[in-house]
Amino acid sequence: MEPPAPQRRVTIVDVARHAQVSTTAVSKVLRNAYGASPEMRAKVRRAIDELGYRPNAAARGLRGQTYTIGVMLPDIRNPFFPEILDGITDHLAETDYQVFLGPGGCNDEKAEARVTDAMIDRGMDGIILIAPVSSRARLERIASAVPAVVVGRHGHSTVYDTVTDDDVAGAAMLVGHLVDLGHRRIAHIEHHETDPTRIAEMPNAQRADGYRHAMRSLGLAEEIDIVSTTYTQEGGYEGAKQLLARPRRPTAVFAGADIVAMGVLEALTEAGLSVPGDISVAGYDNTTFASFGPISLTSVDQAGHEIGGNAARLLLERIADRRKAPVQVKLSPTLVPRRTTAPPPA
Amino acid sequence: MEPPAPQRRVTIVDVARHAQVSTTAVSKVLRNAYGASPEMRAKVRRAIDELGYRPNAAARGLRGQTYTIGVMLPDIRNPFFPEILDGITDHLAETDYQVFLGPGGCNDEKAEARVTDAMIDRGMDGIILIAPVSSRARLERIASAVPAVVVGRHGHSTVYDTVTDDDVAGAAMLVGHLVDLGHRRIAHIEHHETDPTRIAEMPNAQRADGYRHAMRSLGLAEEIDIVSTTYTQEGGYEGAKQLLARPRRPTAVFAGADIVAMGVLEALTEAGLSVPGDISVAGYDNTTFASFGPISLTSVDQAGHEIGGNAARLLLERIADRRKAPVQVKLSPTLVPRRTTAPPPA
DNA sequence: GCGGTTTTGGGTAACGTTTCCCATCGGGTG
DNA sequence: CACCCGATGGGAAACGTTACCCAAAACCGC
Repeated sequence: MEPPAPQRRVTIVDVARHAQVSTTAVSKVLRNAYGASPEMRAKVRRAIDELGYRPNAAARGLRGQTYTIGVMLPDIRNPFFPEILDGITDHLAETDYQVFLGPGGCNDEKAEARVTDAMIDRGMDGIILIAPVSSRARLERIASAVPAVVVGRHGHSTVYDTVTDDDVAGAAMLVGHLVDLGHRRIAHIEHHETDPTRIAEMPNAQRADGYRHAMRSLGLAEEIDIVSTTYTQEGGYEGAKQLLARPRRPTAVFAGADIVAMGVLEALTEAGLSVPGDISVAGYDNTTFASFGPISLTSVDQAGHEIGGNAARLLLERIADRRKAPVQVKLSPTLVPRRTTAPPPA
Repeated sequence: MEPPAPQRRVTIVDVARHAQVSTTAVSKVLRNAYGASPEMRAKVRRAIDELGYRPNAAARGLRGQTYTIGVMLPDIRNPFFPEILDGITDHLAETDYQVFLGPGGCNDEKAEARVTDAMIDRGMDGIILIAPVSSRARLERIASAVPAVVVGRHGHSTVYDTVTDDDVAGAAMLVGHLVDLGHRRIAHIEHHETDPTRIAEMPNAQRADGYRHAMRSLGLAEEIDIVSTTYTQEGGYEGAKQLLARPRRPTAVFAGADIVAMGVLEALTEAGLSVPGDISVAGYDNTTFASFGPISLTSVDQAGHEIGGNAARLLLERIADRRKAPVQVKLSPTLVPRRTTAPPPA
């Protein structure tokens, strides 16, 4: 039994000694900084490899850079986030940055604050906030402490960039699709929202808005029928129950999110109604399960990968220049028609 | 326009000055260390609140502790991980530790190494590896650099603790359930595995093993029928195609994972077979979508929340004493019968 | 060859904590 | 009353890296 190897980690000093140069020189090579000859670079790199040196992120952080980017996502369960994340990591793959996810509690401002504070404490170089529920003021506070990009919140800011999908257009496409199929009585299930800022900024509100506008512009103002519940399976179930109790039942239901559509489908099955024979159903987000054979849900696809890629790009730009003018990127969704929508019963 | 506020962050020195004490004293209060009178604590805490001080994690990291725990999860898409994560965060909620997720690329050893190295570089106090695909040697290397707990890998180690679910028992329960319903020709779709270590350690291999054992012990050795594909929707689709081409078709298919079952269902629908009328289907993991009305998939539930809680507990214990004897926790799964399984056709 | 510029390399002081030590002060003990 | 002890507080040296300097050498055009 040898002593259990205290194993001091290799530091920049070890590398410098091994390569017979100064620590300054090693640091320059590490950061591709100016002032190191090709021979020096080669020599240092060899030493780094031989010793298996890896820079200590804490020490770097103390000096200003951690090469770490934080992504706050409020609910890992939301099957739409992975796409965004892939977009982010793909964009960052070639850089020295490492991505870490901070799990915000589901739609919980407190938890969100805890995570973002933790990211700032850890000196992360930049953070991406995905569909945050925090107040506008809070977002600005965060963004003034660290370069930030906000995904999925409509509404401008002077300190952070935003990337959103055009929810109004998406909702309109869906309504258009249903109308093309011959539907007129099209109902919508929305996520209930009271806070005025959020009504203006949150995607759910925008979808409801898009629904209203589309109905009106297609001459169906009379038929607008919105049920307010939540973006959950239960919310969909409840909403569908309410809609089924209407004297004139809708022939199509546009659920504000795929998960809501799942609840709707359950309620319809329970009521003995067939989809799409008796009633059409559509969701939003084109989540993984929407494509599963037994479900085959008509939905709207947000360009998740592109959203993530853009967010990462904007963040890098902002890290490079913290005072550049904020940018708003708005991407366009696409309709994905599947088997839950069909012409209404004759 | 005022100058855009350079806004130096409040440091321990500021707090010390404001409270008229030494930085040492502040540090002691922060860490609840010995050597500070109640009055001093009160005074310091007041100063901390008044100034809105938050300790710099990088500086702390340089001295040894970062109060950060890393969770490596190979594939955020896997809907089973959120449960584990909840278990972890719930257990850690009362502590000072903050959890960050490192996104390993899907089943990619390289990506896994990158993430774990990044965690070690950042001086994380401990890490939890969820269903890692890395080699045994690599896991031991990681664990010797930082306290670690491995989730979902059977097989002991002298340096890290493990938490697993009893996959053999779970598979056996499922086979038992199908046999009870009257099935005999029960096929299994497994995730193809060649590496010998993994065959012994990975859950997929254990499930296949459990299937074999259960079939044999129920006198159905003759009926053992395994198709090797992958744990993906396509894998399920392919596997089902192969099984349907058999001269004697199975009356039930036990897919090694829920996502595989989705592919199976799709292939069956295509073939015009009804579920469970013509053929029963079961999955494993009890993922969120398994409970959706139109799917209603019979599955096996791993106690995800408990798995996470145990992992967190073991990690804290190991952080407290790095050389404590390794512990292996094995939890028991439960069967969740739903509508995709029924007696075989007469 | 000579001033001046550019290139190359290194010395050293931060960065914000923690931790090891030592100093002081009451008060209890012999 | 001398001595010791525990409790309380602080000084100062790390931790590993980067960035601001400055020095020396090499190169340049005339």
